Amino acid sequence: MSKKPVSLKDLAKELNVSVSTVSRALKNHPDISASLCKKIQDLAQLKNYSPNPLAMGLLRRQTRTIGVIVPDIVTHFYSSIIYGIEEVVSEHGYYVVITSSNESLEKEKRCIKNLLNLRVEGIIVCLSQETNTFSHFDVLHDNEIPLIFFDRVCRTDEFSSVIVDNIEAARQITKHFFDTGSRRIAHIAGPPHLNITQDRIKGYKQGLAECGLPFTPDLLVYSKLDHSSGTIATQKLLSMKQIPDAIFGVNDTIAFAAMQEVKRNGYKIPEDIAIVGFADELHASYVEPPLSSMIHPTLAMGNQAAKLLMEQTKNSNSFPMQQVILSTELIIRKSSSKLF
Amino acid sequence: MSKKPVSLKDLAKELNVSVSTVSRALKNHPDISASLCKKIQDLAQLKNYSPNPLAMGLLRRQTRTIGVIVPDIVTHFYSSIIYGIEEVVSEHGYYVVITSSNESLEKEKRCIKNLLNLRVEGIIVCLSQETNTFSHFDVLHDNEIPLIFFDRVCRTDEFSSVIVDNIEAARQITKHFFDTGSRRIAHIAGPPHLNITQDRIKGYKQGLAECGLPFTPDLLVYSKLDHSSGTIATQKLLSMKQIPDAIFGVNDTIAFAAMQEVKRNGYKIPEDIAIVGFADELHASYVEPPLSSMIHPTLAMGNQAAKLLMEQTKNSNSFPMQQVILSTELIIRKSSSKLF
DNA sequence: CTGAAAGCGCTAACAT
DNA sequence: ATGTTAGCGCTTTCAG
Repeated sequence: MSKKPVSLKDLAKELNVSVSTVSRALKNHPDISASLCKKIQDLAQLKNYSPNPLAMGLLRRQTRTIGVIVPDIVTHFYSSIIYGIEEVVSEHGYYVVITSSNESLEKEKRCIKNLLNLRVEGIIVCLSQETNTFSHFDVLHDNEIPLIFFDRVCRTDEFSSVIVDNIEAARQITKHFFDTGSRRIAHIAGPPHLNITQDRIKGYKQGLAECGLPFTPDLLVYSKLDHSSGTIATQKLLSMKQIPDAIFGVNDTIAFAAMQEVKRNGYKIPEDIAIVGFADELHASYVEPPLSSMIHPTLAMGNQAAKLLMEQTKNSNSFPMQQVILSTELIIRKSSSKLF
Repeated sequence: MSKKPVSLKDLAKELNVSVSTVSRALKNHPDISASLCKKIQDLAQLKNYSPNPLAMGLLRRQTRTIGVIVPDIVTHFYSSIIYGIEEVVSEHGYYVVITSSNESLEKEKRCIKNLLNLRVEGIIVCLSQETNTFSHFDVLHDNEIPLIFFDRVCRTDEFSSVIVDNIEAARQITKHFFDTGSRRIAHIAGPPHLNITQDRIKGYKQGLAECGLPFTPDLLVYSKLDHSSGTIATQKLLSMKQIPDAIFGVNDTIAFAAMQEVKRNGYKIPEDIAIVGFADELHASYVEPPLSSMIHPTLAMGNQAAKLLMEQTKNSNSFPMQQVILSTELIIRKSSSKLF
C-alpha cells in the first residue's frame, strides 16, 4: 500500500480555507482573489498535488481509459499498431489498457467483459483468428460504448473500422508474380471466416483472371496463422505432383514459414519458387533472400483507429460510423525477383 | 459518453431495499436472509451489475492497476516481457498500463509522472538507453510505491530487480568463439552507463582472459542500441587494418545489423567472421545464416518482475527487496559454427 | 435481519 | 470573495 497522496482537503486544512476554495483556486476561478490563488497554487505545487483520477472519474463518470484487444501482443505487427494507438490517445490524455485474446474466442469474450468492468470509455479490437460469431459485441452497443475494429473486422455496418484494401493488395501481388514469370501461383490463406482471408482470396482470384490464368483450387490452401501451421500448409503445396512456382502468404509469419520450408526442400527462392508476404514485419529485410512484402501501414492503422475512437468518445450522441481503408504498397525484394 | 451502468442504488430501488442490504447480499453476508440474498443476486446478474472500480478504488485507495515503462513497445524483446508481466498480473485481477520511454530520459520521467497521477499501485521499469541519472525514481520511494527494474537496472540496493547473469553469459559467448577457432574476438557494446553494457564487457574480458587472449581495446566498440548505430559500429570494426574474426553483439538488433554489414562487405559468416547475438529475438533463426544467440528468458523475466511487484503491493509494510538473476542459454546456430 | 449515515476526493450549485 | 452542501458508487460502522 502506497502513501496517501495529498488531497484538496490536505491543502485546505493547511491554509485554513475550504476545500472548494482550493478547488477553485487551482483552476484560476475569477471569484478567488489573485493572492490567495497564487498561495494555494504554490502550496499545491510544493506538495505535488495531482487530482485523484478516481474521484474525478466517479464524478464525471469517465475513466480516460480505453481498452485494446489484440490477438497477440508479441507480434511486431500488433505491437506497432498498439504504438500507433498509444501515440494518438496519449495526446488526448487517455490511457491504454492492452489485453490479448491469444487468438482465442473465449479469451476475447473475457477481455471484453474485463474491460467493461474496468469502465473503459471505448475499445479497439482486432478479431481473434477463432472468432466466427460476433454477438459478444452486442454489449458494447447496449452500453453505448464506442468500438473500433481494425484489420480483422466484422459487423462493419454497425461499428467503425480501419482496414487495408486487401482485395487490391492481393490482386497486385498476383499480378506481380505473373509479370515476373510465375504461372502456378499459390496462395496460403488464413481461416475462412476472416475478412482478411476472404478479401485476399478475392483479390488473388481477380489477379489470376486479369492475367488470364485459371483458378486452380489445389493452389489455394487454408492455414491457421501461426508459424507451424504455415509450415504444414507449405508442405502440402510442395507435395503436389506439380508444385507451384510462386507462393503468396497471407501474412509474413506464413511467408517466413514458407521460405524455411521451401529452402529445406532444396528449392531456390525466387528461381524455383517466388515468395511474397503480407505486413512487412520488421525482419522481412533481414531474412535470406530478403522477403518481398506488402507494406501494411501499421502505425497509420493504429493512429486512425485511435482517432476514430477519440472522436466517438467525444460526440457520443451521434455515432459517426466510418470505414477507413488504408492503402498498401508492394515492396519488391529478392524473394520474388525472378526476372531481374 | 456511454450509458450509465447499473449501480447498487438502481438494484436497491427496484427491490425496495436499502443500498447497504444489496451490498451485503452480493457478498453473501450472513446477516441477510437467504431468500433476499438470492433475489438480489439474481437481479444483479440479470442487470449485469458489476461494481464500479472507481468507487471501490476511491474507497480502498487502490486502483488495481500497475504501470510498465519500456524503452520501446515494438521490439519483440519488450513485447514478450510485457506479455510475461500481463500473464501474472491479470491472475491477480490487476490491469497493466504500458508506457514507452522511446529510449529517452525525458520521456521516462514523464512516464513516471503520468503513472503516478494515474495512481498505479506499482511500476515495472526497464531503463531507457539514455538514462544515466537516477534521481527521478526518488518519488517512488517517497510515495512508497513499489518499483521493480528489469534488464537495464539501477539502484539495485534500494529497488528489486530481475536481470540475467550478463557476466556469465558474455563469458560463455567469448569462450564459444575461442573454442570454435576465433582469435580476434570483437564486442559491440551498448552505452557505457548501462549495467548490461558493463556486465557484458566484464564477462567478455573474463572470457578472453580464461582463453589466454589479450584484451584489445580496438576490438571493443561502444554503440547505441538501434540498427543503424549497429551498422556504424560494424563498419568501424571492418575498417581496421586487421579485422576481427568474431563479433559478439550486445543484443540481436546489433547482431542483425552486424550480419548485414559483414555480408555487404563480402565477408562470409561464419567462415570469415562468426557472429553471436544476445536476446534471441524471434527472428534469429530466420536470418541467413541463422544467428547464434544467447537466449534471454523474456517470458520468465516478465513473470518474475510481475511476481515481485505483486508481492510488494500486498506486503507493503516490509519491502522485501530482492534481486532475481535468471540464467541464459547459448543457442548455437550456423552464424558461429566455424569448425562444425 | 435491515436501514441510515459517514466518508473516500472532487466539483458545482447554492448560500452567505 | 469564500464556505456549505449534495452527490458520484461503494463499504462499513452504528442503530434499530
